[in-house]
Amino acid sequence: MKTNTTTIKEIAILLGISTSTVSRALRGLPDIKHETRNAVARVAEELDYQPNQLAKNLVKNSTKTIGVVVPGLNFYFFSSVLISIEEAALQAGYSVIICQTHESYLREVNQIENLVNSRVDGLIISLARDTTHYEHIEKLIRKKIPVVLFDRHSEELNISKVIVDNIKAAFGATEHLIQRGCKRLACLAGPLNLLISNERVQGFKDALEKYNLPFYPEYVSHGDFSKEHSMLQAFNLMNLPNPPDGILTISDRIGFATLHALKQRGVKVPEEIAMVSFNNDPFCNYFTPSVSSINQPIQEMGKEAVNLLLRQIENENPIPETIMLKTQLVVRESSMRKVEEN
Amino acid sequence: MKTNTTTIKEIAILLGISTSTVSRALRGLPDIKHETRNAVARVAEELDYQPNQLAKNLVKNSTKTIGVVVPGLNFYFFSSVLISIEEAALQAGYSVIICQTHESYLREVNQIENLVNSRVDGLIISLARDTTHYEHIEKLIRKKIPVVLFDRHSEELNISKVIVDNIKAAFGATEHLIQRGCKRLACLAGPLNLLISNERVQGFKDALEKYNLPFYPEYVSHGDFSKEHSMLQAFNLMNLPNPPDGILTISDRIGFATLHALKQRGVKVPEEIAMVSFNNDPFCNYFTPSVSSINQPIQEMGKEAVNLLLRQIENENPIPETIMLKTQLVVRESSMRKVEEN
DNA sequence: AATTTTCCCGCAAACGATTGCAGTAACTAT
DNA sequence: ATAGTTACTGCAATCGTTTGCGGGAAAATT
Repeated sequence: MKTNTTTIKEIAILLGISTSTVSRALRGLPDIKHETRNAVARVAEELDYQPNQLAKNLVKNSTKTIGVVVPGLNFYFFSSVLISIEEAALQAGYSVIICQTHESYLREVNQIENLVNSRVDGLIISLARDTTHYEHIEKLIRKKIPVVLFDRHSEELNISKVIVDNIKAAFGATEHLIQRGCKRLACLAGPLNLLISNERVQGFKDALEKYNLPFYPEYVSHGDFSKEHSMLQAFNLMNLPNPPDGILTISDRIGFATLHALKQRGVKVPEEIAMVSFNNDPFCNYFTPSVSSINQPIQEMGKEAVNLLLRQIENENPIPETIMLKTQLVVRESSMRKVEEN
Repeated sequence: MKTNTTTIKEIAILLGISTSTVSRALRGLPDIKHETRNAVARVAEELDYQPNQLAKNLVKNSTKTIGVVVPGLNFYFFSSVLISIEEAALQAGYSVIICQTHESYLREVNQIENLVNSRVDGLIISLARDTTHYEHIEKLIRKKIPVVLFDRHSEELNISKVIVDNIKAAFGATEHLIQRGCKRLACLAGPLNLLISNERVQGFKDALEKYNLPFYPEYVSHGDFSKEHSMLQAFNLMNLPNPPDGILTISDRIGFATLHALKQRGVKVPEEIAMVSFNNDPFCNYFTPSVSSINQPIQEMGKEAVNLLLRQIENENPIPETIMLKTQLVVRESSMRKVEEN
């Protein structure tokens, strides 16, 4: 199907001038007589001229576009960060291309390659669940393509990233559960190879240690974030001879499924089992009991990621920076046990 | 920042052959000696050659890319349709660029213009809430740029679209409420200028009429889908001298907020007020009571939208087609009143 | 009046690929 | 040996822009 688009050349011919003049006139460059400038503008308007971005990008060798690669869009956390990334990019005159990996390593590699071939000026990436080696990212570094990681990162990569202190956040949440009187604490985590999951588990352990509470390996289990698997994890906990009285879930998706499982079993939350989760999805408010959750500074994450990237795009040899943002525990009903007087 | 990318030319010079030969060799075209083909492949591998998509697209005048424009990503419905659109596009050898309008008309116009300038091969669009005139879409038609609308469409536009029978769906849901014994039915709708919202209200009215139930204008109110506004709508209903005993909400976002409001007031659902909603968000299962909702064939919508678009891209003068898909009421607790024996 | 400056504008190369056509060498057929 | 194929490869135009440089005409300066 042929789409009839008008080019700079047609305008030039129509006016009997050269393409360079038209180009300059349209972009408001100096050295163009007012009359010709107006004439060009008029004809361009008439023919509804729209510049061919492809050609423009080709000669400029820059697309004013940043590629964003995320595991998926249908999660509150990522879709929200995306909004703030887009916002910040737009303000800097960049547009964004959004790609999903669906947690697959292969797709991640493909999507990144596509973006690079399409000559995006830089990439903002949150790694897929299945990504365990990072050659494709290191290639970007070698090619000096600006990259920023957010949330799902890797310690192996010496690269700019914007993250939160997951250990500290999980520590705080666990501490809160302990202070609300929980003695037998469990943690429902994500995939074993996911750094942020492990960091959160680490924070969980640290808190137990600090408060001299025992750590039972069977109280920590790993899943894939899916509802089915998460509920299974929760049921397994309840089936233990001595079930926990407090649970930290490292993502709201796991948290919501867990709460659902607890309700199905008729477990009283927070009286019998208290719960804290991660991400502070707006749905936390909708549940009964409402769900205590750790808030990530989503707005800032997006903004900082864009800032870091732009600095790389503009500088010649930027050094990798890590920006660590603060989280905040939002206490709601799911963890508000009445503490007994001692 | 200069990114050192290798071009076809460098390979050519290195091997002492012409760029055309290199190009042909890399793409596996015939008429190339095995030795040279291998040599080219080897050097390309060595230098990690990646074709410049911009240049390619420029000469092909096709990007093998489709632009998708949606109101926002942070809603279940859109993010899910996106997944199936991407899936279908990928299978046909197309990649997708995702853009959000944030419900703003201006952004919609901008995003579409950008996509067109970037020479996407076609567009799949779901209109923004604030879009009330369609000159920007008609311009696409005039320029013969393939477009498909889904979900949020307009009757003014003679153009391919994939939608559901909203009137029928709302009719069915209302009928269900009536059959569960509801006598005073309310409907919480979206913005007044949103066609799908009005269609659903129409279906609601039709059902009332069929069953000879009175229609009170104060039982229908319009909002903007936000939690705050939706809860306000719900509270207003309950404050009426004679509150409804059944509510149809035309979106889960409104539905969830409504349920939340009802709970806050201590209203028993479904006993005192029954409720049916739209979209069948997975969260419907998480609520207590779980939320009855109308399921839209999300997978199919994405697939059909891509199909329609591809047909336009490939055909010369395709006639606009409207594909209307079937919905399905998923009955859960929020509408399952016990019907009294009569 | 001659020279310099200013103002406009066009030529042509470049960006990195693709492609129709022509051309050369080797090979086959007569 | 000559003509006709066949198998490769290169030239140059093209896609739609941008941009450095140079040049001509008008205006300003001396």
